[in-house]
Amino acid sequence: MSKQLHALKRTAPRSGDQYKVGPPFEPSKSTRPIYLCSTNQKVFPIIHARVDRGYDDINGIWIGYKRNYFTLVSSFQIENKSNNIFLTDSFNTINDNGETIQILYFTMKLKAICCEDDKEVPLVQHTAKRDNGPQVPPPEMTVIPSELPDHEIIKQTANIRNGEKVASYNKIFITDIENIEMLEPRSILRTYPNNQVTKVCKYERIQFSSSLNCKRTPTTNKHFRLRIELFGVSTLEEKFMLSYSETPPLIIRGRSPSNYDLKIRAKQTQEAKKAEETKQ
DNA sequence: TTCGACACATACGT
DNA sequence: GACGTATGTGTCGA
Repeated sequence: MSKQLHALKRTAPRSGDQYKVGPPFEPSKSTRPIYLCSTNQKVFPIIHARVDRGYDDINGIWIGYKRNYFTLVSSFQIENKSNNIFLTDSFNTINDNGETIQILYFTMKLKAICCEDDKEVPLVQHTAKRDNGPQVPPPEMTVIPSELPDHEIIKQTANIRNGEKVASYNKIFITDIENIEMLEPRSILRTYPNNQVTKVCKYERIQFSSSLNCKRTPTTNKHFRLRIELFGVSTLEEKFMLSYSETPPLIIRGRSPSNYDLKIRAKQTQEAKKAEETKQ
């Protein structure tokens, strides 16, 4: 097959090539201080996050398709601390009145923000059944610290059904807090709301809402950022955003047939190659 | 033009 | 290697 024809071939829906690392998340930014309860030492949460499916870098611009799924993973750790610190210590933050607030547990949430007006836009999550299953907003998850698994792991863990495989891979993403009574008195895990907690948030089959308007004007695009937020929960009614990490601005292509023209896509790929060659 | 619904195609996991 | 799934995208019609 000639190169020309190859460039004009779509990637099949179930091809492993649909998995590729997307726009890199910027370093996490703290929005509220966190202190160790034992020593009052100020500590810094580091959010790890990566897009694993659904975005292409075309001429230096990150592009996704409104009709297509994307996949994203996130986790966090405390800078310069072992994850085991959760077994022995807990954390405080400060509310708007300057009062010390105990953090009972941490949660993470995925959001999308429109850059033009700084407003949140809705995301939806499907099941593998797509149209035949429920459609919900991506859930906020209760989390403990963990490293982020590699891109290849995310690719390998998609759509597995074999029970043994599922169980072994599950250990990467969730864990059970066992023997709460055996934990040190100060362990934050004692105040977690459930025994089952998330180590790595895996957001699969995420899409922008079908009602999203991707266009700023008929000829210009809106821009969006994907954002992971880390919260400290103090009571059922009160939680505090502690840190967030977000992608650079992205463009979402809508359902217009022009967005599906292979010749246009090939041309863009050629231009991207040229731009790269010029750089070197 | 846009969106919900349904249809088709095709690589993947078992 | 056959069979059932999952998912990009083509299409119809309101």
